[in-house]
Amino acid sequence: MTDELRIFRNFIKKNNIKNSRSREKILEIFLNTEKHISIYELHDLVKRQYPEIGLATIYRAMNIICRSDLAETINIGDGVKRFEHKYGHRHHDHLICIKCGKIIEMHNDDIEEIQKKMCKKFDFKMTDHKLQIFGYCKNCLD
Amino acid sequence: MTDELRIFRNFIKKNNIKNSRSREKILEIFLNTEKHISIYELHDLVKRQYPEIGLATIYRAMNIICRSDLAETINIGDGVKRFEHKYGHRHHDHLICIKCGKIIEMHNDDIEEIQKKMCKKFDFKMTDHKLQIFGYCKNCLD
DNA sequence: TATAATAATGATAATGATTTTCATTATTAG
DNA sequence: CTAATAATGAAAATCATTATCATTATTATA
Repeated sequence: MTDELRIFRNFIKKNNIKNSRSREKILEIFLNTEKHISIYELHDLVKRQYPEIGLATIYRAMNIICRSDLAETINIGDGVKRFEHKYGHRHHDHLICIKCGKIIEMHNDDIEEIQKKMCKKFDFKMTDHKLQIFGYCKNCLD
Repeated sequence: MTDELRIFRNFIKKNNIKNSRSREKILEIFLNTEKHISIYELHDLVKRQYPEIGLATIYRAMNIICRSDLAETINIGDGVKRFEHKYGHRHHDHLICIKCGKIIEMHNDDIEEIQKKMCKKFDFKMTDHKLQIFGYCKNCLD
């Protein structure tokens, strides 16, 4: 069993949620993707193997998967939530190409440090943060 | 006439948009608010003085006001766009209290510098960036 | 100033993402 | 095995936003 599945089942047990075959399938298929995937795209993938699974079930499953800390959402401003893996991925920021939609992940410790300092300055207790840089990626710069 | 109104009328003229009394009223009322205001809240404010103005007109006006660079949108992840003044306000980041919804603005030159460096590293041409820190503000800590 | 062209408006319908409802099915504790 | 209850799919509901459309306002220019 993968770490992720263990974590997921643990979360399920702790929260009095019932097991469900399809939910684990959704998790499995989600974990096998590597991009920032939308509910709609994930539903398409899942339907290939399990045509009977409805959209609402994908929504419900992804909410639980997020709550279990295996995924988190990213919103690039086009009105569609996307999901990315969280387990085993340290925090990172996003460079988002406004032409082709490509999302580049990057991390910088200095930024993280400064953020902590700023929070201290404002007596603010940070739980999460998102840095998004919009612009044009290498390929889209003509 | 205020700078903002001058900028706005200039934009209107340059873009072959017709003048409109109500649009300027919406701008005026928006400029008199100081918080991060939603369309719905702004509509409520505007209706007090001009009960006949419809929601769609607020949407249309705020789109133009954004295009004229007098306002910009901020999305704190609750599905509602909010607007803040842009003219005379330098770029800033947001600390967002997930309990009371308070939004604190902050600016740090070092973060800006590092962002530029990171973009260079990825051959990315930045047009815009948003840093949001979520957590608990002073008042909401216990 | 009158007029023709066209943009703005309000009301309302449409849209698109997400959530809820509800009747049915699956899971699980005992 | 069974009662309790959570999960499911389909479809309706919701909520923010956008588009449509008939009417009104603005503006360039005759």
